[in-house]
Amino acid sequence: MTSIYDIAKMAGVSAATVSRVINDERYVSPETREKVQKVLRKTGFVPNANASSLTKKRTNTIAVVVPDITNPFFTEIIRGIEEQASAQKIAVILFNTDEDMDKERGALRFLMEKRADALIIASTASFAKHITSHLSAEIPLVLLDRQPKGLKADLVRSDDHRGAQMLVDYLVALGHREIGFIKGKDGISTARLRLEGYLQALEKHGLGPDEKLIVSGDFKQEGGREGMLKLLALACPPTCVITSNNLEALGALAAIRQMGLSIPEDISLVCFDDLELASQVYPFLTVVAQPVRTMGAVAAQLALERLDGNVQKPREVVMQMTLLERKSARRV
Amino acid sequence: MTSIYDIAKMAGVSAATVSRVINDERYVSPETREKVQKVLRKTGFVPNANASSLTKKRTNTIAVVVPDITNPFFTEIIRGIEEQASAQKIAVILFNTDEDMDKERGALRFLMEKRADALIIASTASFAKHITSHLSAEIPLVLLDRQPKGLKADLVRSDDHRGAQMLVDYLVALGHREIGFIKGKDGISTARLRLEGYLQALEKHGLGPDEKLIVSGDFKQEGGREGMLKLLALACPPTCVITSNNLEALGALAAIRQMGLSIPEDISLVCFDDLELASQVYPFLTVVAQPVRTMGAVAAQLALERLDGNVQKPREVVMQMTLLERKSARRV
DNA sequence: TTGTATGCGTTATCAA
DNA sequence: TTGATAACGCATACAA
Repeated sequence: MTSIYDIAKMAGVSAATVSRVINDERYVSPETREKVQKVLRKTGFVPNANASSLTKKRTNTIAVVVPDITNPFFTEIIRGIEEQASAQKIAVILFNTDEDMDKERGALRFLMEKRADALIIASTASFAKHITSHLSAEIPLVLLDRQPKGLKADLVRSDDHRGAQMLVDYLVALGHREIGFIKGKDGISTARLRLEGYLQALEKHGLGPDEKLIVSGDFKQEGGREGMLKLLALACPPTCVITSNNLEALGALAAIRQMGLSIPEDISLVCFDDLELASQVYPFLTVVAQPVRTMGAVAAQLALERLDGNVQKPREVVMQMTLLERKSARRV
Repeated sequence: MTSIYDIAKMAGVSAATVSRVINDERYVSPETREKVQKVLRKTGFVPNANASSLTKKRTNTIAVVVPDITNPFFTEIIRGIEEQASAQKIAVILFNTDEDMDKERGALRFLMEKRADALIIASTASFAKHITSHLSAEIPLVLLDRQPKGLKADLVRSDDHRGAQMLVDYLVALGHREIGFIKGKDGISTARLRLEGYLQALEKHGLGPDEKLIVSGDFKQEGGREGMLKLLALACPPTCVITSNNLEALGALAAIRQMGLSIPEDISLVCFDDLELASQVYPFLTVVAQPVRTMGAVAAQLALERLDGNVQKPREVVMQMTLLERKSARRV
């Protein structure tokens, strides 16, 4: 592989000078600069970023760890991150965890070895022990959507509490009194906040919570399907159901169809997080949506700001959710 | 930062030995190995992969360049790649090009600097000059979905030609005679093959092509919208339309609604590539789908095989498309 | 303004 | 089986 030493030789200067030209530093005479650049162009030389990261202590790399890149919620966020990052010549390394702790640990280990400059993570964990222990304290960390316990770090999330209230308000206004709820993954902050918001909103409307109407889920389709089947099997099923995220709603949808029922005639269904493209094809599912692309961009910026030195205390950015009314809930 | 030298000192051995332990090499006595590993564990030492890549000449990194990670077609492919890669301790660096040549060039340059071990790319270019010139010839290259001219490399794609025929056969069987076509991005192999397949199929059915029924597109929503508006403005609009990819179909859908028409009552619409989740919510759009997740996995494997030495000549993997019949086309 | 020398954290080579 | 020592490709302090 050709190195700056080879270039130096060809240009009749020292390697240091070549380095200076490449990095656009001052203190290089216009003549030598031109001389070096000519060789650079002619040879099509590409400096080795890994080598330079060794001395610079920066890899210009930011790691993104999410449960599932296939979920449009995360896809859009990643897009937002990538846009910001690549505009600043920073690469994005991607990791899927599949909501699996071991995979998450593996990802953390890996990105540490690669010395990523920053980490943006939607963690699958309830507690942050594994994060704090795997991650060196210096590396900028931005929590996305979810906040594991025991960790002070930047956080970009939406107002889940308020989102839940919007959903319940909406359903109550339509006349629903028995509102089922499929919970999110156990131990995840987002899941808890959404449940709490739901419970509070019920209380506000003078509707005592009915334990039987609250079933567990895992933020995945399968969990949503099982949860919905459980609700439908009730002696007195709810007239509508809220799922804790978009994927669960898809599973619930499948369950409902499986039972030969239809939405919203037989049962209403709403959820957290939009389906993006899916909602364009057929504006069907009523949801409270988060400004996903923006969230990604914000997360990237928070990370990059820390990179550029300005050390600050943990910041929390809370976005507003929007109710997108479509056709999956009816008046009763 | 602590290095293997520090570990060596603490363990009372040389750095070389520490390196051997870390890399699980032979020729380390069980006792010293245990001694070193104890220190490794106690300190939570994480080796610097960039430094090691310097000598090993491998970064354990594979770059993926796609037009838009937000398109479920690519999302699923990336998922397939990531699964394969991370199983082999290989990281995925992600780049969006937005169908923009400059961004693609930037991505190529960047991944070269990072010395990615391999590249999987769905190129936005008609010609591969910029790829061959930016990329060193040694780095394993897998073309995804699209094949720019002037480049011999591994290729993973689907049988676009055949897919087009399936679509036309299907529509003709429904009684359609005026079949509109919104083309893909100019100069992209996939776009060309799909158009050719369409034309041939028409001929097979004794339907001469009507120039007015073929409009241009760009593989993006906006292009699909404009194309469809053009078709709808015709004195004698087609009874059905094929778009060259899923995004264009979404745009076409918007155009149709904008004109106050509905599918499939007023006009039928089918396309290449599935919408994944969208099709789960509401199985609406009839498409010919590619086995996306698998394609990603295959692409990753082709790349990794080359990495592991077994040099071979360019391979081409052609997948079969599947017609997924849904509700966006009606009998006439 | 330029060059020399050294270090960044590993691995590979060669002796011991 | 282990340890010096020299790369790997680049950046930087220091000297010139």
